[in-house]
Amino acid sequence: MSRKKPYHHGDLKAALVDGAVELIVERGVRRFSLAELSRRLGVTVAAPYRHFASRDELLAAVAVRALQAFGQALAARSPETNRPEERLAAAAGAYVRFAAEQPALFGVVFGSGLDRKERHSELRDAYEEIERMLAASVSELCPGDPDEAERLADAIEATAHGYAALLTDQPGPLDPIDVDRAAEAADRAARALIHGRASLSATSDRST
Amino acid sequence: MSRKKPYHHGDLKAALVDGAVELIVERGVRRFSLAELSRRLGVTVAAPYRHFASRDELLAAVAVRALQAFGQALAARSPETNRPEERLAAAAGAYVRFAAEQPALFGVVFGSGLDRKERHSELRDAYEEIERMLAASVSELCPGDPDEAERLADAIEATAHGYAALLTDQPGPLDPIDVDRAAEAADRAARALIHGRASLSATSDRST
DNA sequence: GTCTATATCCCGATAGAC
DNA sequence: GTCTATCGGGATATAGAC
Repeated sequence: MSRKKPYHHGDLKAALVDGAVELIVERGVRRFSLAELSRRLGVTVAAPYRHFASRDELLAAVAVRALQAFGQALAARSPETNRPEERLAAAAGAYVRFAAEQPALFGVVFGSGLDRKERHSELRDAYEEIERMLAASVSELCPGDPDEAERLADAIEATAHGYAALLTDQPGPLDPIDVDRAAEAADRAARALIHGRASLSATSDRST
Repeated sequence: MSRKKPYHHGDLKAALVDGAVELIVERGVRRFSLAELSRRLGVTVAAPYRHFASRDELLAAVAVRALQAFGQALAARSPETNRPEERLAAAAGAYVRFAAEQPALFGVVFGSGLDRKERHSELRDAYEEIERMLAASVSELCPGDPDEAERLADAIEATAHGYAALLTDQPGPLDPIDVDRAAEAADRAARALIHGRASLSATSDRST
């Protein structure tokens, strides 16, 4: 149990995911390398391939963990009010805030070009759990109209994601003031979508 | 002008940008390599460095071109109506449509981790021209309130970007049906933001 | 079954010759 | 301006030690 070589027995797989998170937080997804990670863990470059078929498979595992943290962050900022508008606005703000505070993790889930459809069904599942949070509040707002509810949920999700992506894609230190402004803007935009949700239906024409 | 070696004289720089666009369309930004591009152009891997300081500098040049195409696509789909709501909704739809139809170019501008702040001021300029299109229509909607106009423009931009990013980040063939739905959804979301724009102001409280 | 050692191939980038 | 040569690094596959 206590030889010189750290992982000749135990949980290299878990250590790889942990180490990958650290390394990605330090350098970003783009500059993450399996070789460097192996070096840090004191194993050879081939060792990770006993646990993950490829670099992307390891990144997918990291993305699942990131999505769990994401879901927890959203839940933690969810107000206890029974007014669905408040919960949705808070969720939009929290979405942006997570992206800004954990840009590396956010980047693993999105900007890293992973399949989150074909393989990696865990990823899909983790994301759908986040969407379920929106769905619950949204259906309270549109009691008799599940179609409108879905459109509204999608619109809020897209808007929050848009603010988050535009904020994150600008490199550099991410001024905290910008973060607050973007989170607040996403909060308000969600409210605007809710109040203007009648326009989400297909009734509007564009010819006149 | 007509020797064996294609670019031993003339416009390697332009050929690099052209070839990069092709290669990126084929493989995506992530899998784009200078070495492969050099091979295709019949030059050695060192030649591009006479014209671009690094791979990223070349990508920035491609991004400028992509942004120009983006701006043209938005302008081409802008209706001639004098109703700003129609123009803004159309712009949001066109934003998503461009991202879906040219995901590689869209990816160069956004998901490729380029500085579009510090260096690359051309990039920033090209993007700001796109934002000016929104600004014009938006200020018609909020005549006396430039702050609200800016918030509305940002919200529409973020929403369109969010739909586009969520659509694009899913790999695979991009079902045309999804594209139409997403473009339509972005169009409607822009209208909803316009109609609900009163909520974009800071007057709303979140404590009650 | 898990890891080491090694080897192959690709890529980005640089130095110096023509 | 371009080529040759070369360095350093990374992703992966295979063979074999424990």
